[in-house]
Amino acid sequence: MGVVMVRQRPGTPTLEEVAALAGVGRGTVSRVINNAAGVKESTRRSVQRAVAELGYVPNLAARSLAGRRADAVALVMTEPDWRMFGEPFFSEIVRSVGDALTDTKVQLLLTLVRTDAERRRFVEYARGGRVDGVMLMSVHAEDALPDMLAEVGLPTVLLGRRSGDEGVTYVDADNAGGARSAVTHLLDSGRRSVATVTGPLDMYVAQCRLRGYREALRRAGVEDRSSWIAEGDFSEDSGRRATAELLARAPEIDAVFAASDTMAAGGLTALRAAGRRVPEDVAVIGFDDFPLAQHTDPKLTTVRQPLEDIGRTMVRLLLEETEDSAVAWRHVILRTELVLRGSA
Amino acid sequence: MGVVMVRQRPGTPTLEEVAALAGVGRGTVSRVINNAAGVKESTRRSVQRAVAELGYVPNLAARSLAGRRADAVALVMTEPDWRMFGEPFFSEIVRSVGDALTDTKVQLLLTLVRTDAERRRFVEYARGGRVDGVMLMSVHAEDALPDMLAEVGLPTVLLGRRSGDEGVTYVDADNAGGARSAVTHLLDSGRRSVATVTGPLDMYVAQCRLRGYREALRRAGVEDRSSWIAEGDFSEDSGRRATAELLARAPEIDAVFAASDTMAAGGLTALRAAGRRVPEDVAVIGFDDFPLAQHTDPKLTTVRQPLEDIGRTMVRLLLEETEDSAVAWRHVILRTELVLRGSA
DNA sequence: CTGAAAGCGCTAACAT
DNA sequence: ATGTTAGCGCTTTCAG
Repeated sequence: MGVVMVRQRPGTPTLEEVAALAGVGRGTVSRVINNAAGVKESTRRSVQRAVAELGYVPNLAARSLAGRRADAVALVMTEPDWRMFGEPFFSEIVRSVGDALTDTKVQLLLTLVRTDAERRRFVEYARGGRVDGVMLMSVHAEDALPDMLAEVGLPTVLLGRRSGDEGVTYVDADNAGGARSAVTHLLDSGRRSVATVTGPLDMYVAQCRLRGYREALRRAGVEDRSSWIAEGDFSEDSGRRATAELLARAPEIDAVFAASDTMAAGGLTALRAAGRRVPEDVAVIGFDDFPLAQHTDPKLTTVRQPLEDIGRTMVRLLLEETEDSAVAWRHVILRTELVLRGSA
Repeated sequence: MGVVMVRQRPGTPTLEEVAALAGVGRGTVSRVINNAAGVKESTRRSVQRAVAELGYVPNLAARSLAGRRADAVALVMTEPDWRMFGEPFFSEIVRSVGDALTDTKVQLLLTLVRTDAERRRFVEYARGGRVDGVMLMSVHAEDALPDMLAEVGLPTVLLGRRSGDEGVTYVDADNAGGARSAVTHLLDSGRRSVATVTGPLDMYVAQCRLRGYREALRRAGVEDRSSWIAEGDFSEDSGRRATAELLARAPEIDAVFAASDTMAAGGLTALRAAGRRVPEDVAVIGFDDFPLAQHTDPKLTTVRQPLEDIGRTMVRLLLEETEDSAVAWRHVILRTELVLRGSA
């Protein structure tokens, strides 16, 4: 016998059959199902009746082929470490992107790109015209995927930048500004020895937050000491370790700015373990990467990222690029907000 | 000017151009890019050279239309509460499904279906032939989506059942058997008064686990008491409350079987708060729904669900149905495993 | 306002 | 082994 491959199974009615039943031409049916103007109301109605009677559903492959859009966009997560997938940061972005698309006819497709094979497959998929645009989350600095997509003319929007001169359209939080406001707040409240736990410094986001920290110190005329800087990797554990390290080599510190809330949580642990009272002896502020994380200290003062806005903005930019091929790229930086909760 | 909609942008080379450059017919190019047999090695090579030179990428819409498969499957999450998205249960399923598909040319598309509008849109998308099959997670009992898809002949696989006579193909864990083995273990270790915290009893999975509990009691000749049964909603908090309730109305209990690990964690809290020692005074076993949850007590004895297998099996069934339209549906129940960790 | 006709780019069946 | 041909189902001019 052999492998019989019936995809769109036989019975599926076509536009032509609808036209026949309604006694009109195919063009008219097409206009009706696409809500195009210029169809007599009575005709429209009879076509709609035929559509309902036959249970007609347009074949999307044919529609795409005939030159229209795919009516779908991809939100891709390029993260070899699948555990990140569960992080509140990502589920929040996914939710807000979904919300921004909920009242459109654009289908959101989440995809995971972990290996090189998956990367190739996705590029084929996207270049093959099955999506109108691509949003990328958690892109690593060396990742060429965004360029591959953008170069072939596919609307592409990044969440965050890979470097200071990012070429592809992106939406990012004001990381430097956020860090600056956090550190300025610490200095304004009388703290003089403000240390920082940075993120991994090969990531641009971590560099920005460190720069903001330095700028705030400089503006306040406080001398920048290397003993006040310790590098973490955004994990809670690294925050604990880095803070302990700071405490050991710079016992004078009376405030800590951590480049993520999870590291700040770890920092709190380390400070308390060392007998420091928070915020009396040491004030702490974290940059809010995982705003809903259960494990974050609820009293922690943080710099809040507007995740909802980020998702919405990514969608807006993407749809705009989809409809206006003139724009090469755009860069959007969104404001952050300091949320005081008692640890600083 | 107006809205210029250039999807697959002008320059994109077609199969025909490749054929021309390679000096062969279109059919031959098609065979080469599809790795079909029966092409002279030298011809194949020259075609491949032309493909590379032009940067040719097949138009997937055209390919789908021409009668082949879409080479994509959807994994849909029908969950109005987007927070579930971050649960380890789901990220684990997503990961294992992704793994099972990683070496195929089938693109995995994750989609969220929360509102009715999104449901309609997805049905259009799937019926429109843009996926070869659909896997559904977290389907609620009243959800008609699986039927809508299966009825139009789209291969459909459910994770879990909606009821005892589920019609659509599904993969489920042996919930009754798992509960039975947990309770039997408690009874075997000498406990006589085994209570249970159930899940919401309008969910089939919760009914199955309760049934397993009852069967184990009956087989051991232990009388089934209604005061030993309290209903929760799978959340940690509900587990705490339900356990406190059990303690109040049946102080004699010396073991608790909770229908989820999170509820078991809540139960442990309640037991300890009431001064009961675990496992000396009371033994506890939970059904392992969120196997990686940080908040679950690491010492908790659980009934483990083979999540990895579940994902792999869903993919296998789906691909088989894709290739063999003869099968109407299949039901697969996977074994669970009791993992002793000290609380029972 | 509506019908007819020309593809969109590809696969598969049929020739050769 | 390879070229040729006939669609897949739809959108979109172009005539009426």
